Amino acid sequence: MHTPLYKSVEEHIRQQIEAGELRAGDLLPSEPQLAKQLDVSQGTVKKALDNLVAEKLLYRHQGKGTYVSRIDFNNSLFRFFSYGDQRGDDTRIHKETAIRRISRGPADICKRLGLATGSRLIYLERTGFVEDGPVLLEKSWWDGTLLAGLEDETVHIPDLLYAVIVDQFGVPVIRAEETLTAESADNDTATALSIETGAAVVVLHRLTYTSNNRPIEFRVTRGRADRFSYRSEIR
Amino acid sequence: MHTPLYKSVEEHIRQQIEAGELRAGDLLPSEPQLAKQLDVSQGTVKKALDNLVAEKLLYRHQGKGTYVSRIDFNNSLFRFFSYGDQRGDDTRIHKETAIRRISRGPADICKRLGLATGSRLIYLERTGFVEDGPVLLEKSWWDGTLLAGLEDETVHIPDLLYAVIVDQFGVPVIRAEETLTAESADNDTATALSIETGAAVVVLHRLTYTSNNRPIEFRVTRGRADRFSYRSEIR
DNA sequence: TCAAGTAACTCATATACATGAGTTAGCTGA
DNA sequence: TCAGCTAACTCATGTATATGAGTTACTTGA
Repeated sequence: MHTPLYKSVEEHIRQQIEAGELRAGDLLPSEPQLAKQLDVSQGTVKKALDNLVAEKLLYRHQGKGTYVSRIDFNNSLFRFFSYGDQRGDDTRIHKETAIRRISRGPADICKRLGLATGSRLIYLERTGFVEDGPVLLEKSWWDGTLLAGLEDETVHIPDLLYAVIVDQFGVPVIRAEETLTAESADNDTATALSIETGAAVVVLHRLTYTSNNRPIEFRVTRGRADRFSYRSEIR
Repeated sequence: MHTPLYKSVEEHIRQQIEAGELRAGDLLPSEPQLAKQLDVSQGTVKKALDNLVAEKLLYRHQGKGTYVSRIDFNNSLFRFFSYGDQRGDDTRIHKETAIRRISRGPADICKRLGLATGSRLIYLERTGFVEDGPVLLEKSWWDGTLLAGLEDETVHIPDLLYAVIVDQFGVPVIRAEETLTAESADNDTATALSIETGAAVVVLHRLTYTSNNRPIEFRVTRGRADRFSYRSEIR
């Protein structure tokens, strides 16, 4: 048994999701059904599903079934943006869209998105607020071909933009890569976040992918360092 | 079956580790032996061990057995400290100890360590270098009662300090909590890291625990932001 | 002496089965 | 009508058993 059976089962399901045959929220066949389809035992199916659930690609409800996860941006490195206390409680960040327009993409952005320089992009700039003031400045560039119409002023943009992408544009959001750094605020950033020019800001780069490993968004978020803390445990 | 059997098995092993009956590197009894001891089936033992392995509390070698993990500081939020390229390759950071002395602890430090203000602490200050210059400034305060002698100049301090704590002082290092933020460099920090005063630095707070949930170290590490990047994937 | 083989041990994979617990749809009867 | 039961389905837990693959120590024989 060179590669274990359960790995093949994992791969089979992973591919169905990657290819879009299974979409976020979909119900998978039951364990016995899958076992029959793939001609393996239920135990093997269970082990494969266990692994995918551990990966958060799937989730289960006893008595109901196994579902494909929606991508969970609560896992963002920014999930521990906090204000006042240092706890990672669900701080509600309200976002307002400041700029929304078509942009002939700058070379570096297009390159990250795997597009030719000068491709049609949609540029969004949004500011994030907690009760007492601005804490986030978010600049994002979207693939204009895939999301034609997103620049339309009548399309409502909610706090969680990805819901629109998936539900209204039918573009599945599969995964994202993030990189976190810090830098000193330039003038524009400082003004937007009402801090001193040169004050420390936390910078998050995010590249978001749809099916087939295709990037759809590059985003740079800058946040007030004095409102940010990321917690983790080592064992 | 109110609480599942395998949970009890997990808890049993977890407690043995917490209590120090099982120590880092120790070999656990084999699955059949554990099954017999605890009067459950081997499958149940396996499931419990699977979970603890997934938690990285244990690790396994097929053909050899199951062992208790050493705490892995490669999981530190600082694991992606990089220089030159942006990849998280194993950048070797060499550390030099600049200051080492007994300190009557400041109130805030003692509080974090759960000690009375003014308790006897050991203070260490170390600088981290990669080939071409300083990138890290690390200040740490240790419980002076538990680690008496650590201030002794003849005790060699290697790059990974925790090895000394465990091997020479016999104090097990169980886990650590980390918090990441950013701030502007003050004069001392800037000098130590050869950057401009006011430049952005990444700040890591770490609280390290031994058995029985007792803190033994509080550490503040400041790093050059232009050398730092933390990567993560969302799915 | 020492290379090769083997026995006995580890965990890993895979199956089959029984039972329990959570969910849902539909029936049944006052 | 509709409250309550039941049947049929989900996944969860637990056991038993067989076989494979990696490791180690010991025996065996040239």
